Amino acid sequence: MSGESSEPYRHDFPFHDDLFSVFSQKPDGLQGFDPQTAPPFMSFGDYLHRSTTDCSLVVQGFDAPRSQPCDPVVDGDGGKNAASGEGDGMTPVTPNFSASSSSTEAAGDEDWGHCKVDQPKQEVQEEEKHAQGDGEGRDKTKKANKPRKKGERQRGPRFAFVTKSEVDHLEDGYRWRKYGQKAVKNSPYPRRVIYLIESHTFFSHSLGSYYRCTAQKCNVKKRVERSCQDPTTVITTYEGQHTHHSPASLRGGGGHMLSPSPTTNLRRSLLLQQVSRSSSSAGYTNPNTYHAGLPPLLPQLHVPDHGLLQDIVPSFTHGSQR
DNA sequence: CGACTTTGACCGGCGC
DNA sequence: GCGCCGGTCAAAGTCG
Repeated sequence: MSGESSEPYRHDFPFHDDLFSVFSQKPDGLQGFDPQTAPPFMSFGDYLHRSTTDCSLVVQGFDAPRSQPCDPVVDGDGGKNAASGEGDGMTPVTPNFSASSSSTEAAGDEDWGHCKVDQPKQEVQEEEKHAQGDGEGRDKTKKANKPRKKGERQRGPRFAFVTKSEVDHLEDGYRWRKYGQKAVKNSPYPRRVIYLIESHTFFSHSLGSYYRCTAQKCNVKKRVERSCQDPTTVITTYEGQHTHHSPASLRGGGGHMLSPSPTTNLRRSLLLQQVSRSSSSAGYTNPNTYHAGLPPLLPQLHVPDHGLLQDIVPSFTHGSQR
């Protein structure tokens, strides 16, 4: 309706190379990205969207064959050791990444993890709701769903990141509403999603939470699940692009966007832990460090005394409006 | 009272 | 064709 700015939303923070510094290697598709010359407001997702139209370069997901539970599907040896935190450390270079991508990258584009698209469905539903007055019967509403054509699935850009955190739902400046949680029962390893991040493989846990951005007309969703190998590892997957600005950024101005909360300190410590681990081990030899661990929205997190972060990553904040 | 979470049911795709 | 499973819906419950 009313021609709002239809241009894709961009996160209110500049893109820092430091975000990439936590990656052991920049994916090929991203190597051309220069934070110095990039547009001032370019988000991780936005960039990925532009450069790859999806985020398969960063994260790839596909279903694990039911018959092969947590079997390390990774070719070679790199990936599986990562999660177990054992092995000869992390290989800074990631041959598997490209190797495996050649076989599954398809995931990125049309069939990422065999997920289904409901965006069209929602639109259809809303239209029908308006047409029918308002849905009274729950079943009616559901049965009114028009079947989606095959191959019609289309998703927004997606990217996932891995964090070591005890908190499932990391604050990112947006407001989310949980609309579902799925726990697959009676099966130790159901159709588990396998994430290939860098050269590491993450198997999602069988319990996932589904969130949707609360803003109207914004279809961004995110899924939060824990790694089955390491319960302290949270895999967060974003899907779509926000069509609005972060409520946090609107009210904040400046670099500190979220008001401090009891959980902020916890988050901060977690972030610091990650940043320091990653950056301090120049060669990324710390097997406990899952790179790609910084959420793309990280700079929106509130850090009361970001000096700490600056100490560790000097350019972490100076890019944002200061 | 509004916003949000919980939770069981439902739908449709996919594998067998 | 059937059953499993991921994703979603929506009523009920909870919280501030």
